[in-house]
Amino acid sequence: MIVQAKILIVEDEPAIAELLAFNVMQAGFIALRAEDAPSAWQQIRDHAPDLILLDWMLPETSGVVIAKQLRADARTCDIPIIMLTARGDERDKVLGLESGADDYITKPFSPRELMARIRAVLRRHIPIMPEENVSIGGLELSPTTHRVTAKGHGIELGPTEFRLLQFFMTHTERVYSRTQLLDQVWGTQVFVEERTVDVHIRRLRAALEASGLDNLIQTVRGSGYRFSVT
Amino acid sequence: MIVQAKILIVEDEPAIAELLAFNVMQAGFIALRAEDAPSAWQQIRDHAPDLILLDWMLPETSGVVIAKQLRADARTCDIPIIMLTARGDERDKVLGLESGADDYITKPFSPRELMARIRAVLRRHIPIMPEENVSIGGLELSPTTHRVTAKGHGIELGPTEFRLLQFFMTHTERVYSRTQLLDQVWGTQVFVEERTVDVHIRRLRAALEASGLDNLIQTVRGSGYRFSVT
DNA sequence: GTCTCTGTGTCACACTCCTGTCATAATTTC
DNA sequence: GAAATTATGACAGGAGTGTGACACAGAGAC
Repeated sequence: MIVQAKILIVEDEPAIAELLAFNVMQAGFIALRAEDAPSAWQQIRDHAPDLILLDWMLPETSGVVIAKQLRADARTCDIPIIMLTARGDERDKVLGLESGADDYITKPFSPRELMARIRAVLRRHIPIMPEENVSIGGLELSPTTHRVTAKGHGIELGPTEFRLLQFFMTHTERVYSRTQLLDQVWGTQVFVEERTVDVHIRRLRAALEASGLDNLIQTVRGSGYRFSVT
Repeated sequence: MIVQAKILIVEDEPAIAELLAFNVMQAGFIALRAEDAPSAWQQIRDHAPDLILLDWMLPETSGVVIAKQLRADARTCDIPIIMLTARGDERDKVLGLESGADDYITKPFSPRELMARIRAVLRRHIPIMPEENVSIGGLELSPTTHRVTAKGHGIELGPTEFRLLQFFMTHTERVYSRTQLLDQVWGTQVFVEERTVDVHIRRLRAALEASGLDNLIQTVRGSGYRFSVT
C-alpha cells in the first residue's frame, strides 16, 4: 500500500493548478506541480509520482504528446495518467485514451468527482505487476501457477529466469539495457554486476532452446536485449 | 552518461573520508571532500557535485540538517544524496529518507555495495529524454526498439551507423561538416580522425543501397554531408 | 547437527563483430 | 594536366557478448 501517493499536476494555468493542488492535498496526497513539459519531466525524474494529472492544452508540448512519451519509456510507462480537458468532446476522449491516459475528466469538474477518479485509478494500479497469464509467440506463462510452456511442452525455469521471461513477454519489441533489466527484474535496491544479466539471458535461452524459441530473445549490440516475435 | 561524475564526500573522520575518496576515485569518479557543513557548502558552490555522500553524524550541523537545507534550495534540491550512518536503525533510515536522502548505507559498508548504490542513484537521476520514432523518405527509425526499416524491409546497422542515421533523420536538409558530425554523433570528448566520418557514411550508404535509398545521404564537396529527401 | 541440492552471482576465457586508420583509387576543381 | 577532395577496400585492435566453471548461500532431508 502506498503510504502517501504522490500526484503530479501538470497544468499551466496557476489558478487551476492551485485548485487541483489544494484538493489533492486535502485528500491526503502529496501534490507536485509542473507548468510545462520540461518541468514535468524534471518532477517525474526526481520524485517518481504515483499518478499524473495532465492538462490537455499546454504551451509548447501538448498533454497528448507528453502522455505518449510517458508510455514510451520503460521507467514511466506504468504511471497512471488522468487527462484534464476543457471540452467534453467525444473525439477528444478517444484521442486521450488512445494516447495512453487511464481516465479522463472535463473541466469544470467537481472536486468530489476528481478525487473519486484519482482513487479509482490508484486502486486499479496497486497491483503493479498484473498477475495475468501471458501468451505470445508460442510461449505461455502463468504467474499464478508459476508454469511456462513452450509450444505446449512445459519447461523448467528458475525464479529469476521466470521473472525475466515474464518481463520480456509483457514488454515486447522494445530494447532494454542491462541496467534497465536489473531495475525492472531484480529491483532497484539490488546490487549485482551488469554482466550477470548476460548469464541469465543465456540460461533463459538455454531453457527455450529445446523448443527452438530461443531466438525470441535478441541481442542488440551496444544497447541490450529485446524480446521480439517477428 | 556522465563522463566523470563529481562526488562530494562530507565526512569528519579523516580515515573514513580517505577510504571513501579512494573507492570513489578507484571507480572512475572525481572525489571532492568536506569535513563540515561550511566547507561542504563551499564545495557545492564551487564544483556543483553530481552526488553527495553525507555522513549522518557531523560536528556542529548534522547530516540531516544539511540534507534538508540542500533540498530547500532550488539550486541544490536536485543533487542526489546518499546518507552514511553508523547504526542500522530503522528509525534512522526513515528519518534519513524523509530528510531528502535518495539512499542510505550503514557503516561498515563494503566498497562494492557503496559503489553499486552510487551507480544506482546516479542512474536514476539521468534525465529522462523521450525519443520519438522518426519516419522520412521511406526510412523508419525507432529508437526504442532499435530498429530501422527502409521501404518496409528491415536493415541491419551497427551502433555508430544507427546513431548517425538517427542524427541525419532528425536534422535533414542541412549540411554538416565532419567536425560537426563527430561532435553530434560521436560526442565532443572523443578524439577520432575526421576521415573516419567518410568511412561510416560509406557503411551507412552500403546498408541503404539494397533499398535504393543511399542517395538520401549527399556529399557536399568541401563542406560535409547532407541528408535530403528532395 | 551434517549433507545434498538448487539457484544465483561472479569470473575467466573464447569469440564475434564493430571501429578507427591507412593506403590507394576515383572523382571533382582549377 | 595537377591539386584537392572524397570513395573504397583492407586490416589490426578492441570493445562487447557468449559460454563454461566455480563458490557460496539457503532450503530441505535425514
